[in-house]
Amino acid sequence: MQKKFLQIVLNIPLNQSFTYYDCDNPESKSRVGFRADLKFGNRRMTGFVISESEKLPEDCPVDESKIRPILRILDDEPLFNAELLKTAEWVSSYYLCSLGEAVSAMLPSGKRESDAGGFSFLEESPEVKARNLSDEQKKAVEEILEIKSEVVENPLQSELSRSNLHYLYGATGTGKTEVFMQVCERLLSQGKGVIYLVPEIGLTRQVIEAVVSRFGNTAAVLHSGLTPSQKLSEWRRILNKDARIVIGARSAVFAPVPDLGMIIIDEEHDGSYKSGNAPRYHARQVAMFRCRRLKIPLLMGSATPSVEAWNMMSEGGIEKHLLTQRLAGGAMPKIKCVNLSLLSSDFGSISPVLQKEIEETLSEKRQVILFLNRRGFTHFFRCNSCGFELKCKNCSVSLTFHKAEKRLRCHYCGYSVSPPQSCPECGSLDVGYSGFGTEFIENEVKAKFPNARLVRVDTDSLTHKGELTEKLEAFKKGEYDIMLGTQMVAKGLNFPNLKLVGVVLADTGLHLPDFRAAERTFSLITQVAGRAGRFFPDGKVFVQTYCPDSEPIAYAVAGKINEFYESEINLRKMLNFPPFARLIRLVFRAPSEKQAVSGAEGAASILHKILRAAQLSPSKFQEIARQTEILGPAECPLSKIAANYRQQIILRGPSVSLLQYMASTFRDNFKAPGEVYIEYDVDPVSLL
DNA sequence: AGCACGCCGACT
DNA sequence: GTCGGCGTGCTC
Repeated sequence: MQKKFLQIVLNIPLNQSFTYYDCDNPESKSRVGFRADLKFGNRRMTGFVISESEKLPEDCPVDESKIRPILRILDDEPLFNAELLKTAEWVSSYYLCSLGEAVSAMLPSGKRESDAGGFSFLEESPEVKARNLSDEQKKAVEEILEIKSEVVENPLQSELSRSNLHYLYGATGTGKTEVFMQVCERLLSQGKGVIYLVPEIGLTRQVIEAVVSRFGNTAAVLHSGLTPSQKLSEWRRILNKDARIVIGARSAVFAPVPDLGMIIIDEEHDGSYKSGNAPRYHARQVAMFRCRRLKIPLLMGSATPSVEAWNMMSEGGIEKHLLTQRLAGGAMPKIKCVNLSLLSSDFGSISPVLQKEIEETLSEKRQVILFLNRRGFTHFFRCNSCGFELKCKNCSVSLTFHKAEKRLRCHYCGYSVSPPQSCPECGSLDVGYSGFGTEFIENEVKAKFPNARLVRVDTDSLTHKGELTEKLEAFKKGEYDIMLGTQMVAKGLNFPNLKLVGVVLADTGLHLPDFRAAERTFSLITQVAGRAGRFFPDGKVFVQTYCPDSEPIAYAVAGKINEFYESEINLRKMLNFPPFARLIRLVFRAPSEKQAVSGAEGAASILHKILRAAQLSPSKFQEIARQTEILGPAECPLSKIAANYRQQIILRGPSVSLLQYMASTFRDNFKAPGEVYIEYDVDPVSLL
């Protein structure tokens, strides 16, 4: 029986591997790609085997006597292959995390397979409908696939000229999904597999059912509702080539699809493709890496591309495929802007003109969606004498009043207090609430339209799993007249009887101290607007705002898409923000403000030393180092979250690799004092 | 990241 | 005399 040494990485922030041995391997199978149960120090952990050898490796830093055995191998078959390991190595170096953290983020965590989550209940063969594509849809399919074969057959040419990046750009209702589906079918018939990414919120029952009814058991769905064991069994189906089309949210970009032919990213602009915790990867960036290595195309699509993608399209780095025809006929719905600053405030939050429109729509037995973007837009406590606002004692955000429980609650940490009768600051009794959340509007809507059947859809009103789907389904069937909700009603849902969409306040988020605020506002209004009248040419959209002249709102309302991007790109260029500069954000959080500040200041001085050295050294970095800056330290816009004070430093420069070099040498040479925790965010999507 | 070890203040 | 604070250091 041969004893084997295994190099194992772990889900800890230490970028090194650990050596263990295995002497329980009768057939002497390779263990690379397997997970192992083991003792690390005195805790039990799962390790990932990245290589193995007969003898103790020369460079092993410890004596053989200290090498411990693994407790057992967890898998019957390897869970990751060389390609996935390469991807993990890339994630670890690009996003500044350990290899173990990267591998751990990629793999399902389930120990035993369980097939309950799969689609074994759907045994019918996939429905095969004749689907007629419009000419431009056909053209898009052909162009995307044609270039694909060029890449495979003529790698030289692909290196020299053709990009492997494609963008399907077209307004809502122009049939992007059908193009994606056809592309999938064609690749499937060539024996290739496909990864199809959708935003988490878009992974609704309808989308899943559409894919499953089309591809049957050749589809694997990875969504947040699956248990770890169910994810593991979907992962196995993918590895075994039982499933060839993988549809899922962000982490599905790592799916180990053999003979992968393409990655598709639907709603490319969506912020949920960026991970919010370490490793803070962006699925689009990971997809680009995988596609480049495998020499396969990456296909993205949206009605409102990210500014980065738009810029690459206009510079030719991404091939654009345009869809212009609304398939159900008719033009984009008319968008009407309601300038709230010209109206008195005694009408509440629904202006008379919108109210009249709702009444009309209801009398026609048609449906209404009222959309509310909640952030910074809630029902908060305010003193009318001194302007004092009640904020969370743990987080720096205003508390939101929840009528049902009669308490003020923090949106970030859940802290709650009962509302004071007088101002805690000046004692004035003239206190009240301003702003309005969904709950508040719900009452207003009930009062104004007592006979309408109203359904509210937001995270607070959803109590059990599947309730969102139930409510949307009920609305679709016509069991409700008005749907009132946040983000989740804004995306990818088709309601045949919908006529009117009201954006209650478009300004929300517009004034956030984040350079993407305009982009998000524009995208949101445009996306919401695209929903109305998708099937009916008489759809209407009302956008209420205090800032009708601000660029994102004015351009979105006027449907001036090109103009918006042009102006936004100019602005980014002037302010030196992405895509014209790259960013890494370092957040220092600590339970005391002093610690956070001193941690960030200490870090800044070391970072300045590193940058100075790069600027002086005669390396290829010298020139770009001179264009690189260290912004801050400064308080984060959300200066306190969950009882932690937050300071940030932003590294900005033309080359992300210099920024990564700075951040990683900093990390190697700086021990954060005491309770200071440092977050590293490469290509941050939000700076709040 | 955890978790131990380890060396100095206020409590039975 | 002990309980316990969190600084430092290690984990194959």
